[in-house]
Amino acid sequence: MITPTPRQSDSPSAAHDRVYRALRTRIMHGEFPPGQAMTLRGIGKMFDVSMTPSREAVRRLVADGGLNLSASGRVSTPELSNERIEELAAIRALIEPELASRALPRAHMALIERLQTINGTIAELVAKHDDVGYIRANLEFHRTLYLRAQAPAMLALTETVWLQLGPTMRALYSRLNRTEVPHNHRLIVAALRAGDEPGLRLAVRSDVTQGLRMLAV
Amino acid sequence: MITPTPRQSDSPSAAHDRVYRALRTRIMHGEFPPGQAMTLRGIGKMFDVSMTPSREAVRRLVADGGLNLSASGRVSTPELSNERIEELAAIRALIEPELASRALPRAHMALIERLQTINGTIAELVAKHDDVGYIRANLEFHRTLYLRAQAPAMLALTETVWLQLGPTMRALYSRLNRTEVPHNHRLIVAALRAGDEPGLRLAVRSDVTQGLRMLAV
DNA sequence: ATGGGCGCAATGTGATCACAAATCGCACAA
DNA sequence: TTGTGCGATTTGTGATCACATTGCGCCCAT
Repeated sequence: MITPTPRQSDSPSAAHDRVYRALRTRIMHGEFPPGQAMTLRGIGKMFDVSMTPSREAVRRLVADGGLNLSASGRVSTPELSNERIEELAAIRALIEPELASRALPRAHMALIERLQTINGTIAELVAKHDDVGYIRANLEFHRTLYLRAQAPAMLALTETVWLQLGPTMRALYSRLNRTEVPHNHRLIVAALRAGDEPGLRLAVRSDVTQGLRMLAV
Repeated sequence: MITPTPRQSDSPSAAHDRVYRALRTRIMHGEFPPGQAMTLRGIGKMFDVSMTPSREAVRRLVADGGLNLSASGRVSTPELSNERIEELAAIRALIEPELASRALPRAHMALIERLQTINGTIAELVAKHDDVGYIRANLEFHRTLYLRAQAPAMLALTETVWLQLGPTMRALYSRLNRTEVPHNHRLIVAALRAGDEPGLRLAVRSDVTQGLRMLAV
């Protein structure tokens, strides 16, 4: 702001990168509704940086679909058409079973217990009607499993799909009154225990597809 | 450079966007070897813009994997490990058959003839040992087919995989002496003619996998 | 009260500058 | 000849500024 050269340049974390990661996480977790408008100066003020780093963060987020850029350069979270939502769901249904399948041979007891703990957290958040928390915990469940697949490119790609769906998921889940942990999460854990690869693929695919299917209404 | 406000702001094409698209195309088509270093000022000079637009273009390209950013902020084309190459090939093998399958019911004679024309072009480029041209025509073959799938998100995702593989493909194909059009391209066209969906999936998967398989050497 | 038009505020874009870190080269010593 | 340290140049980062355009609000006329 007034300080001419305050922060050390880049070693710990460049400003633009800090803005990027923070914004990305918040979008992915559904903290913004679809179509939410933002301004470069506003983002800059939000993180106490100038326009330059916030512009760079926005560029990256636009590149992976987390933000939309209007023809005049205005920034906003995406408003997805039904076709686009179904397509993104199809991508998830294609990749995530593959990730789960690759994780299966490496899924030891400690991992399964961690997944069950997350399911417990989800149950609490459902009871509290904490939608943002629910989305975050739900994604954490999937990410925890997929990390075992040792497939970073596939995981990164999946996360950009989650990012694109973030605002829509928030809008979707907020008009949905969940009462319990998704049944498919329990099926996933059970299939992991049993080493049942086809069952695991099916459960993951169902879990991914079910939430987005009610958009067709 | 010296001009204070020369170009009209953004309507036709913002400078950063022009730089982004040009650079992205060149990387995807394999015009740079893996590990090729670049500088923001150099990119700016290359397109006759200042550092600001080239920085933004680089940010976007880093976001979708077309460029790597070292810890000190240095920019270079990615040098992929064998594991990463195999993973990207697996992603292609997962998504591209799906795209082809979705394109199949919409593939009329005009499309098939366009694909055959591209195959003819590929034959010429193979004869001329034009690697960059070969990669470009090869990707054009796939993109022409996939455009019919009416699945823009899937296609965009596939293109980012191509982008990541660009420099590696160039390095790979240049130490490979092709003598003819890939057999699988002809199989793809034949399966389209016959309306043979399983055969199409198999041909696409084989075509995608074969080129990258010899990396395991 | 409503609709249209004008003007100003807000916003994105790109150039430039100052600065810090990193990298490279060269000289000197072992 | 080879390894090491120092200094200059290169390079990325972030702030700021000028400017064009967009869009919003307000005012006036009907």
